Amino acid sequence: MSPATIRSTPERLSRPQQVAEAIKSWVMENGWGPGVRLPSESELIERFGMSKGTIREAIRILEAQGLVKSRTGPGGGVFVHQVSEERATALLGNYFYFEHLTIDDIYQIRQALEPELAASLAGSLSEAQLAALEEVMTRYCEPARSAEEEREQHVASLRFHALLAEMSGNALLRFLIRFTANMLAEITVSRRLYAQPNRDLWSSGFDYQLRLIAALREGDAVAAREILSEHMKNAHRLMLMQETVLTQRFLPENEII
Amino acid sequence: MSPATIRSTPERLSRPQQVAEAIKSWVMENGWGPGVRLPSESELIERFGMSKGTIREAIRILEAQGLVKSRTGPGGGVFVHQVSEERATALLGNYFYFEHLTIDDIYQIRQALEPELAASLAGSLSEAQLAALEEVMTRYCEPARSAEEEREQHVASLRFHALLAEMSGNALLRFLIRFTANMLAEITVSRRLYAQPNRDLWSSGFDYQLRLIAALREGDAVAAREILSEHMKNAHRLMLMQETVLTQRFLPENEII
DNA sequence: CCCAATTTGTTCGTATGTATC
DNA sequence: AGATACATACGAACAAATTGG
Repeated sequence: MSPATIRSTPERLSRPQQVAEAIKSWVMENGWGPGVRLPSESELIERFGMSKGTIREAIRILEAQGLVKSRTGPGGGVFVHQVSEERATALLGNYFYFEHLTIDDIYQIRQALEPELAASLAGSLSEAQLAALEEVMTRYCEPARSAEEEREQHVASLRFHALLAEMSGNALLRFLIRFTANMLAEITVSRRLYAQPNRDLWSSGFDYQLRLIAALREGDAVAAREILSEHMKNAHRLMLMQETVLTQRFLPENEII
Repeated sequence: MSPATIRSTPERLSRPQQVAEAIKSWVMENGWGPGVRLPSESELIERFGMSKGTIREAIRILEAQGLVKSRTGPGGGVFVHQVSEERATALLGNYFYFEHLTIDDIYQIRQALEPELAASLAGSLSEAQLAALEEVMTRYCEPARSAEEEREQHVASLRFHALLAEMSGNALLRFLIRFTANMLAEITVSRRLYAQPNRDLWSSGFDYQLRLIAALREGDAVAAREILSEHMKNAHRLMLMQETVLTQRFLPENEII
């Protein structure tokens, strides 16, 4: 029984798409995982009774989705492949290329998720993990002396958040936190917001993260949530200020996307 | 050639992949949006100096990502296409096919996002929008008399959440709420949790949503957040109960994914 | 209703590249 | 180095779909 395979718009599929779907559901039904080798091109040609070109296009479709990978040579072929986080991020990023997210949009999500992450980790981190977080923090324990140093501290600060996300057992939460950080970075780069690094932003981050680690170590979920919530609010506010400053300086009339 | 030029993972791209990337960045640089027609196959063959098959595979790659759509006939061709939400959902779903989310994982996200959505909408909805929400609620204002009715009420209840998400101006929030609901539905279907519809779950939903609409109308963001937070906790709890019951009944020894 | 033009969709035969033994 | 097995690429032809006369 196909439970929810409804197509509102009949959308006749091309043959390569049909083949791709067939292979996909075939792999799922058999429960095949990464590394399993699919039949060779010539075998698929026989099995589906279609030409080489059609089969090859079908495999390209699966490859574009990150579901398979093909290798040439003896012992080569098409293999089931675990969709990488990079691929998933890129594919989802395509969707938002057309949706035009604002800084407010992204921070609304980060504001909800990051404190939740901190609260869920409180008391459940090993001393090794806490030490790893502290290690990253040493990269920006003292005020930056140059623009170069400031930039390095910024990167390290982002690594802190990425590392924290990595410690969550929730793959969805991990992905979303990294995705939102990624989208934010993309926007700041495209708008050149990084051109005006804000010393207050990264230096205040140090203080927040110091208190966060303490709360995590003590297992104080409420405090951890509150600290990260404040941190997000502050970062959001500072980023909007940068945006305003930049807009006033360079874009007095026109709007840039 | 010195053998020292080792490629750790330079990931040599196949020609169709190169062409796909070239077309993609070409479209972005020119700022072309949905509806713009790309050069025809034959033109692309000339331009890139490659065979028809290679060019077609490149277009399939873009099509699989939802970035273009092709039509046959005069006036046909390959057109830039806005990635649909359905496509984005499916592509991201592929990623989590390998990551094995639990009900807890998904509810951790819903628990964070749904209350945030409610709070952000409080006081900003038009009377027409509020009326639309109330209209959906009339579908399950009285207790279900049959399993069929109960199922319909369940669907209507999900529509309520989808409609609420649709009213957010934040495209990322909209997408995430619908995505998480979708993943949850997929899991419940694959585990047949729907086989045991829980009357308490959907009837209690009615009360929550009634109070939610009142809070939204009054512009009480704090109350709206709290109501949806409680609703999520309750739904999460009930769903875990169903899972436990089902596991005890049908899966005494083995684990099902 | 059919016909013609246009564009993508599909097939087949052949040749080339690449990794393994 | 050579043989083998596999994907990759090319070119010419034909089929199908859509539009307009």
